[in-house]
Amino acid sequence: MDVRSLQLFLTLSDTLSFSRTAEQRHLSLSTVSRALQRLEDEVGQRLLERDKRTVRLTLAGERYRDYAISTLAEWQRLLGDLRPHSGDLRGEVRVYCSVTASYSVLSPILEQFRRDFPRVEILLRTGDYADAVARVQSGQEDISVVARPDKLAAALEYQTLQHSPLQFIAPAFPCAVVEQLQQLQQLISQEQDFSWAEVPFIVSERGLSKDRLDQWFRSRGERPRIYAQVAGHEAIAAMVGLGLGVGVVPELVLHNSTFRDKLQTVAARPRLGEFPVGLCALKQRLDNPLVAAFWQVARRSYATPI
Amino acid sequence: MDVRSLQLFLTLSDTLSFSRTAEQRHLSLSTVSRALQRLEDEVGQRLLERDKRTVRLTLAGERYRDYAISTLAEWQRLLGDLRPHSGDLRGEVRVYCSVTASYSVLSPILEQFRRDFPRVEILLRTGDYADAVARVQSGQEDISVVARPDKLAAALEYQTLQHSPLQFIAPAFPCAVVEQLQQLQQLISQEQDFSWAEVPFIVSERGLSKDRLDQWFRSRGERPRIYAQVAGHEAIAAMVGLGLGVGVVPELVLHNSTFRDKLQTVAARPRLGEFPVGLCALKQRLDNPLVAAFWQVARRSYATPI
DNA sequence: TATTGTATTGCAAAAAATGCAATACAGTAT
DNA sequence: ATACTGTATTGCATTTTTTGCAATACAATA
Repeated sequence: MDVRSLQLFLTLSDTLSFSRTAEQRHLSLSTVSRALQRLEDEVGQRLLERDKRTVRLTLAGERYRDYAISTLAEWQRLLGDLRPHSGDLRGEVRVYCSVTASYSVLSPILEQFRRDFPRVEILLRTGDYADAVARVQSGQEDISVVARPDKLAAALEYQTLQHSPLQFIAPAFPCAVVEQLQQLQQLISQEQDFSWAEVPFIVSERGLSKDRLDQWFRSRGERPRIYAQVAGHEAIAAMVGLGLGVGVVPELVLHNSTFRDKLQTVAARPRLGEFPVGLCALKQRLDNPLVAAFWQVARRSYATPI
Repeated sequence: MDVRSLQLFLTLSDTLSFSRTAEQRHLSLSTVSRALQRLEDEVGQRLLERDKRTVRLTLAGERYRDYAISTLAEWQRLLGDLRPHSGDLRGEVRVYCSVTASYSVLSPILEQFRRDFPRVEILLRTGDYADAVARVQSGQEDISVVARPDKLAAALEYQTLQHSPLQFIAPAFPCAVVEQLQQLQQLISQEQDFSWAEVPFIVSERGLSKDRLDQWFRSRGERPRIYAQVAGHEAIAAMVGLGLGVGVVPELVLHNSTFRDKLQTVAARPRLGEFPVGLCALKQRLDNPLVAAFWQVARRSYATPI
């Protein structure tokens, strides 16, 4: 019994669907399945009756649901009571992130932070996430939202907040690129040879998503046909949304893109894996009470997303 | 926030001592220290004020304590409500374990089991724990209390319940063995060469504790002087208690031995590590509802020891 | 009969928890 | 003074747990 599993169970009992729960919680189907197995194991009772097509609460499940609701409420109350009430702290914190992150990842944090520290100003700068680590290291920013670096400099502190799978995206309207993909799709279903090397790609100049895509092509023994190299995921989404080619972005970016309904995902194999999003700061800077406070608030916002 | 940490915190707030908490909960000091750090991190507040000599609850700590108490109470109530009330199940379950285990490990399980399944008879046989796995495999017993085997046959299911560190034990009264140990102790404190090869050892015929001791001697490049080989930890404790030599038993056995006050532990380096105690059954046999019920009850008794 | 949508499971990789040993510090004994 | 004892924290390696991917299994639908 812990916060995460209780929340998971509530989502399950709401949706009565493992797959939708997985989606909503940004988890894989197997994770959800196993998490529920653990819960059932822990209480020694089946909580959800499932028979291949439908899922519904057992009696024990209903009881558990009540329990989960009240326990989470208590937990929220506790967090509320214990919230550091430093309304008198004042100053500023410099934060850097991508445009997408500013309203997807950062907005719940900012909201909470403003409530707890109304006197502290947030100087928010946005730009390519690939610059984020460098800007923190150089001292230009206190905190950045970044993809977790493979190697973390010892002077840096990092904290994962969220994961988002990297997705291939393509235009969602008839155009040359889409036709090409459909042909490819046919070859795949007929188990014939096929090649991604002809498809025009919009790629990042650098950063984790570029690395992953490079690796993906290497693993297939092919080389991408690069239509354009741009800075930032938003730019990729934009260009793909204009029908210029295929690209790779974290699902997070896709969901928040203004081009969302002009874009579709492509189920290319193997998958590109998860894109871990988190905060990064100089350890040294975390001594600063304001920076530390921001860090704390961020962690807590993500420990208990409603 | 989960059951274990809440319990840990309650123990901490009771004892106001990390070391006593570690002892009571059978954990290492570092585990306790880190567990509390996690809790504090999670709520973003210090819960215990500690200043090198004393530990006391902060205001946040008191609030947390209330929370922990009521949350655990709710949890217990949930478990009570969900307890399978199969008072009508009847039959028998054959259980095998060492003498020590029968009252240390098994007794809370049996108590609970009898409450939930009053009509089910437990056929309890005791003997050397080294036989436990074999007896389950041969179908002689349904469930055994065993030390976790290094390699687990695929047909077997195993479930850890508890850990107990292996301890060197010696007589606690003046005798030849003790004198010898004292001389050894002196050499150690003077950082001179010393050898365990002269000390008479009472060892198991087989089993995990024998393997660990063998390995210990190998790592020192010595060979033990074996005074006696016996079957079962209780027998070792008895012979050591009679002043015949030095032995190795899980702390669990030591604490429950009738010779307890005639025995002392010896802090030999390196340590022998933990002795994992758990249940073992044929996967097949777990299909039997009675056996499964016992298994369940056992797990639950240990998931939430008061 | 193929296809789609759903949950479970084997397996390997990632993350978290744990214990040991080393360290640091303040009383207490020598 | 100095060594010793009891206490909590920290670096590191190990173990345990959780996770995701891919494969599997099954039923409803096309």
